[in-house]
Amino acid sequence: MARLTNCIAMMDEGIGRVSQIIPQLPAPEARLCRLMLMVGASLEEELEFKLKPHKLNHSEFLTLMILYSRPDGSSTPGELCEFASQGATNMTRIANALVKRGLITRGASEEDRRRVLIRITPAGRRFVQKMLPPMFPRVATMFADFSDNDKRNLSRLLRMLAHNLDQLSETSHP
Amino acid sequence: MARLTNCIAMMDEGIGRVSQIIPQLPAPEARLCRLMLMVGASLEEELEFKLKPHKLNHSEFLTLMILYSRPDGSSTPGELCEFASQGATNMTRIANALVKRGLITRGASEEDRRRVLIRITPAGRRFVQKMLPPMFPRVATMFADFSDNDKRNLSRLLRMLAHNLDQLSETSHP
DNA sequence: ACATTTTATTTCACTGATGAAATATGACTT
DNA sequence: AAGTCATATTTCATCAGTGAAATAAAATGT
Repeated sequence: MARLTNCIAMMDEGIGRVSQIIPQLPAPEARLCRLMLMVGASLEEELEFKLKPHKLNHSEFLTLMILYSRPDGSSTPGELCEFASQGATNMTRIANALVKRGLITRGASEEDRRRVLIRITPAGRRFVQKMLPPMFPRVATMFADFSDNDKRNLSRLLRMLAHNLDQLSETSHP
Repeated sequence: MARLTNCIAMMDEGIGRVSQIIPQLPAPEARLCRLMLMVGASLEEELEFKLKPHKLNHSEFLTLMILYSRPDGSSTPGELCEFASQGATNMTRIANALVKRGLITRGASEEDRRRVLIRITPAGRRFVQKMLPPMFPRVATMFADFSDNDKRNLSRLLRMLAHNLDQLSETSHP
C-alpha cells in the first residue's frame, strides 16, 4: 500500500504540470479537492478497519450510533435513511442485521401504525459502550499535533465546504 | 437525499449527547472525523456524477490523469497501482477499458521486457482537454467563499492529517 | 544452466452494495 | 366508502469492486 504522503507529493507535481498545459485550471482548488478525496478515503478505510472485528460495516455502525445518541434511543426507518444516507431497501437490511444480533428491536408505532419504531436495546447500549473507547486513542492520535485553533479552523472550513457542496447538488442533481 | 448540512447538525447534537454519557470521548476530534467522512463522501459523489457522462469511474479517471500529467505521458501498471491505490488485477482491468476506448496504448518496455509501458494517446490527451474545463466552474464554486488564507490553512491541515493517518496505518496494518 | 525474483495477466469466485418495482398496510381526504 | 398518499418490506436483478491463486514471461543471481 502506497503511503498517503507519497500519493500527495505525486498529486502536487501532477497538478503543477497539468496547470502548465491548461492554464485555466484552478490549481489550488483542484489540489484541495484531491486532498479531501484522498484523506477522506483513507479515513474511511481506517474506520472500516476498526469496525471489522465487531462485524459491523460503516452504515450499520452509523445507524447504531444514531440510535444510541437519541435521548430516547429510538427512531424510524425513514428518518434513519435520511441521516445515514441510505435507501429504504438498504435500511431494511441494516435493521435486519442489527435485530438479528439483538442490538435493536423493531415494533409498530402506537400513533401511526404505518411507521416502524426502531429502538436500541440495553445489549445494544452495552455493545456501543464497549466498542467505542478503544477507538479513542487512534482518533486522538490523528489530531495529536493540531492546536485548538487548528481544530476550530478545520471544523469551520469543512462546514463551509459542506455548505457549498449542498448548493452545488441542489442546482444540478436536485 | 438529505442535505449535508442537516446531517452535520444532527451529528453535532448526537456527539454532544454521547459525550455526556461517555465523558472520555474526544468530542472535537470525533466531530472532525465525522465531518471529514461526510464531506469526503459528498465530494466523491459529486466527482462520480461529473464523470458519469464520460463513462469513466473514479479509478479510470485518476489513472488517465496520472498519465496525462506525466512529462512523457507514460507509466507502468505497477506504478499506476501505487498512485491510484489499486490492486494489480484491477489495474489490468482499468487499462483494458482505456485501451479499448483508444485513450491509452500498452506495449512492452524496451529496457526491461517484463514491464509494460502504458502511454496516453493523442486522442487520450484531447479527451482530457475536452472533459476537464467544464468541471472548473464547479470546483471554483466549492471554494468560492474561501480566502487565500483559508485555502492555505485547509491545505496545511489536511496534509497534517494525512501524515498522522500514515503513521497510524504503519503501526497497525503494516 | 538453474533457481529465484519481478512484473503483469488471467481465471475464478465471492462480497457488497444498490435500487427499481411490486406488495402490504395504515392514514388521510373528500 | 372510495380514492389517494405515506411508510416499510420483499423480491429480484444486477453491477461494481475485490482479491487470491495460477500462469506466463523475462530479468537477475549464483
